[in-house]
Parts: sequence; structure tokens; C-alpha cells
Amino acid sequence: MNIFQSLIIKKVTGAYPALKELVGAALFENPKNPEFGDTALPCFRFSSVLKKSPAAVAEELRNLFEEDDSFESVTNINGYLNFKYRKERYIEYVCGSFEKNTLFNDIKSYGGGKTVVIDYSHPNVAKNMGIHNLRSTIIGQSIYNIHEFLGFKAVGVNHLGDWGTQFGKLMWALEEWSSYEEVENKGILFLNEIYVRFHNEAEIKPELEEKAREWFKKLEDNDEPALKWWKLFIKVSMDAYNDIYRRLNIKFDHITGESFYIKFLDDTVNRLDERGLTEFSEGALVVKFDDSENMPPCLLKKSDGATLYATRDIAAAMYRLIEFKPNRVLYVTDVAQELHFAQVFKVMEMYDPTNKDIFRHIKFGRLSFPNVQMSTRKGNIVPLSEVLDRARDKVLDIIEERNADIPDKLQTADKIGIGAVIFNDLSVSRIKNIEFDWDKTLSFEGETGPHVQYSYVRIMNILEKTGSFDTIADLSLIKDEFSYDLIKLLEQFEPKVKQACEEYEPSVIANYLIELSKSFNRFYQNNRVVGEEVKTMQSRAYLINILGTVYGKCMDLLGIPKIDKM
RNA sequence: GUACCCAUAGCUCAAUUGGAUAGAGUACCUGGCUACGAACCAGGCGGUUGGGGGUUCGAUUCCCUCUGGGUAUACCA
Repeated sequence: MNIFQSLIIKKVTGAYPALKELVGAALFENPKNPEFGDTALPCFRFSSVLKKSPAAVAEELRNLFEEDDSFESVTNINGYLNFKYRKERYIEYVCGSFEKNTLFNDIKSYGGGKTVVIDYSHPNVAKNMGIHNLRSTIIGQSIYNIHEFLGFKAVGVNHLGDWGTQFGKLMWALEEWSSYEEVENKGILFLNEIYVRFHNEAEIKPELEEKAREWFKKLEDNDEPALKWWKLFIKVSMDAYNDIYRRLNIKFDHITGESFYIKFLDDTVNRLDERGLTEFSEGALVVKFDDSENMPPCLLKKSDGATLYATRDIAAAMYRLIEFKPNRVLYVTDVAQELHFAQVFKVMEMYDPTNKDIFRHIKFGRLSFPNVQMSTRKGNIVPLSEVLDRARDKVLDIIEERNADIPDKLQTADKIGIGAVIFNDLSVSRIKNIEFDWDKTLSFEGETGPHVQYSYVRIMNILEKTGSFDTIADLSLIKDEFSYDLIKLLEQFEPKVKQACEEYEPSVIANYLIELSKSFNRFYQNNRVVGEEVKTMQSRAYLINILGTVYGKCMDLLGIPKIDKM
């Protein structure tokens, strides 16, 4: 809420105390048609309290502002009370709030240091990171960035899939067909090949599955050769993952695989036992839910006594509660795991009712390639590194065509490719399924990553050319509608970032970035900065400088690389 | 079978969380570079918000139902 809106509320509740309970920030709306005004107060909800029609209420309230010189006009249209701010005061107010980063400081206290644990990316060791890992990784990182910016204590967790019989398969296969050195040299793609080959052979010779189980048992028993293989898998995998994380600017505070929680499993099951939550059903140890939950039971142990995915996630959840004392724990995964997390969270709540509001499944829709079925076993997943390389190469072609003389072409192309891939993902609501489309993603026009980066380049070029100056900009020179629209949009920065945080929706910021870009480009078309009369240039450069800060921050929050020249 | 999610312009998506004449991009058709970068700007075309009921001052939004698509559904993760 800005100072004008505070003033409106103060006057309205002063004159009509009965409205006090109804009036709040949520009541103000941005008029659909900017001709109406800068902010609007819908009077529909007041009408029942004051026993008058909305239009009559609006008319009465309008009279309160007859003498008020904070507003250029106050009009009553269809039950909406529309306010036009006194422009120069509004401009001063918005620009002032960005001055010396006071607004940023205000935003940064929003989280109040509350701890939010965010579990994202979590690739499966020895498996190549594919396009299916992409969404979790970049959505998770963006949510992390947003929380951190808003003053939460964000804890990024990479929960590696580093345990299970698939490692037994690899160990047996490598002992037979390969060597430690070969794996070390050829890396993770080689492990994928071996994995596929194992499954092909196992279709003919089912006894191989038994061999794999034997090797996994060796691993569970800390057998030295098995352990050596396993450690190699992790090293080779992390090398590959870190390459991608570096390119995408992904960071974690804790990297702990499933194997880390093995030692807590017995204790976890015991705790649930002590609360009387467990029972045997069809030979398996389960937690059953109330009928109203409409969920199948959560399996803790198979009939053979082995633990399951859910058991490990419950153990991990309990560990995180103790280790991080979080106010919230977010799991950024595919929507397909909805039931799994619903079960795990319910078990956590049954164990301790105060856990009810802590855990959240941040689910997202499928990202698919046209005509590609994902299956690691068949080996036809699309490796993420190849996607990024291909994006870079396609961008490189376009750069050669349009602007061949920029420096660091390869590096720039990589950043544009990455920005394109990230923006393509983050610009739509999480829940939507996305079919990856090269042409759409790498298009340089319209609502795309390259376009967002291009506008930033233009902003920065202006600032580079105006240089810095000591004199204070004369804001009264800002009068045109394009600047004013831009300023109104800049005021939205704080609410937009908060909304993105509350809804765990980076797309809110992506869409805001598009709005900023459009508004800036209109400004750019109609207002020159460089070459104008000094005072005018300074006032415009001042505005563009604020825009650059906000724009750049939004790019940072999404993880879109910033570029000087493109 | 059951549960959850999705359905808005030819296509990809928004819509201030129940508000004003449902908005952008793209595609298509016009017009604009002797310019701080035309990867841009201005204009045009395009809608029974999947169908039908209901709730109310007001529904793309909430409820019911039907249709179409997706996901999950006990010893994989």
C-alpha cells in the first residue's frame, strides 16, 4: 500500500468508522482502464454496511476528497471510486522509495529470518541429468532466490538419489564389461550406456537381476569393492551435475543423498511405532489413513523387511525438522509425486500435529519433448547438457547473422541459450505441462528470454552513455505518459515479488519482467535520453537507472543471465 | 472404478484471487530506421472463457453435472 492509499483509508474510516473492518490493502485495485485513474476503491462491499447502493456510497465517499490536493481527480464510476494521484507527488514518492535502496531494505525484512528449506533438483546418481530434471532445478533455484531476497533464511537441499538396486546392476555390469579407469575417463554418459546394455541383456537373461541384487547387498554390507564403485559413481555424477549447475547458476547449501538417511531408518520406524501409527497389512508394515483422506496406506517396510522411498523421505523430513528447525519445508517435484508427498506429509502430521503447516509439495507439470518417451532404461532421455549446447549453437548462428562483431560470442550465446531455456520454463504457471519447442524457446521476439535480455542490454547501454553525474535529478521534468506508466509499474515490484513468494510462482516475476520490458520499450521509442538537454537527460537517466536496478533484480531472481552486448 | 490436476483468440499463455468493456505474445495484414541497438514501436484482424445448471448486486474465478486431456492409485524411486 502506498501513501496515497493510506491517506484514502484514513479519511474513509475517519468519516465512516463502521467501515473499519472492511478496509484493507486488498481492497484497492488497479483500474483496468488507466483513463479511470491510478488506483480504485470498489464500494460494493460497503453498500451492505451503509445500506446504500454502491454508486451512492461511492458518491458520498467522493465528497470527502473535494478539498484534497493529493489527487488530481476523484471520480465515481459504476460503484468504483477512482483516484488520480497528483503526478509530481507520486513520482517523487515512488522514486524516493527506491532512493538509497530503502525499498529494497523494506522488502528484505519481509521474511523476518524465518527458515525455509527447499528441496530441489535431486537427480539420480549415475543417471545423466535430463530435461526432466530441469524444471525442479530452475523452479527450485528461483524460489530459493526469491525467499533469500525477501529475508528468509533459505536452505537449499539437493537430495541425491544415491541408493538402490540400480547400483547393483551397474556394479555387476562394470565388473564384467569394463574397468574403474574406463568409467573415470568416460564419465556419466558411459554409465548410462552400461545401464541400458544391462537392461537389454537382462531381458534375455533374467538371472542378471539376481546378480544385481547380490551386488547391492554387498554395498549395503559395506563391502570394499562395492563401496569403491559406489563412490566412483557419485564422483563421476557430481562432476557432470556441477558442470550444469555452474552453467545455470544453481547453488545448494546441503547435498545429502538418500544413503545418508539409511542409519536413521530404524529409529524413524520405531518412533512411528511408539505413537501407535503402524500396523501390518498384507505382510507389509504400513501407516493407514482415515477413510476421509481417501489415500492408500503408506508403506514403510516391504514384506521382506526392506524399507521404501516413503520411509526414507519420512526419515529425511524428521532429520530436517531437527537439523534446520524450519518454518517451512518445500519439495519441488513433478506433479506425479503428489500422492507420495500427501502420504508422507500426513504421516508427519499424525506423528506431530504441529507439523501440519510446515511441509509443502511445490508441484509442477510435465516438460516433454515432442515424440520422445522418457525412459532411462531404454536410454532415450534427452541429456540436459545437450539441450543447453544445442541452444547455444542455434543462438550462435543467429548472432553471426545479426550482430557478428560483439565480443565473447560463444559465452554470450551460451548465456542467451540458457536464459531462453529458463524463461521458457518459468514464464508459465508451474502446474501447466510444457511441450518443449525449439522455435518458440529460442525466438528472439515477443515474450521470450532473449527479448528480456535484449531490453536489459538497451537499458544498460543508455546508462553507459549518460555516465554518472553528481547533481540531483529534477523529477519535475518527468511529465510524459510513458515515464508515468513506467513508474506505476515500478511501484508493482514489491507486491509482485511478494506474490511470487507466497504462491511459490516464479512466473509472476517472469510476467512482470515482460510488462517492464514492454513499458520500457515504449518509453524508449518516445523519449530520448542521450543527447537531450542536460536536465532532461539527467531526470530520464535517473528513472532508467531505477528501472535497471529493478529489472536486473528480477532477472537475478529467475536466474536469467545478464548480458552487456548481444 | 476412485482421487487429484488441466481446459480462455488459429497457436502459447495472462486476468489484481468474486469486480469495470476478458488482456498479452505469436501467426496473418498495414505503417515506422539519416535514431540511446528495428531482437523495437504504432495500428488492424481474432472470444458463447469446453457444454449445461446453480450460488449473488456481480462468475474465467466458487458449487453440482457432463465432455475431452493428463497424473496417481501397496511392497520401484
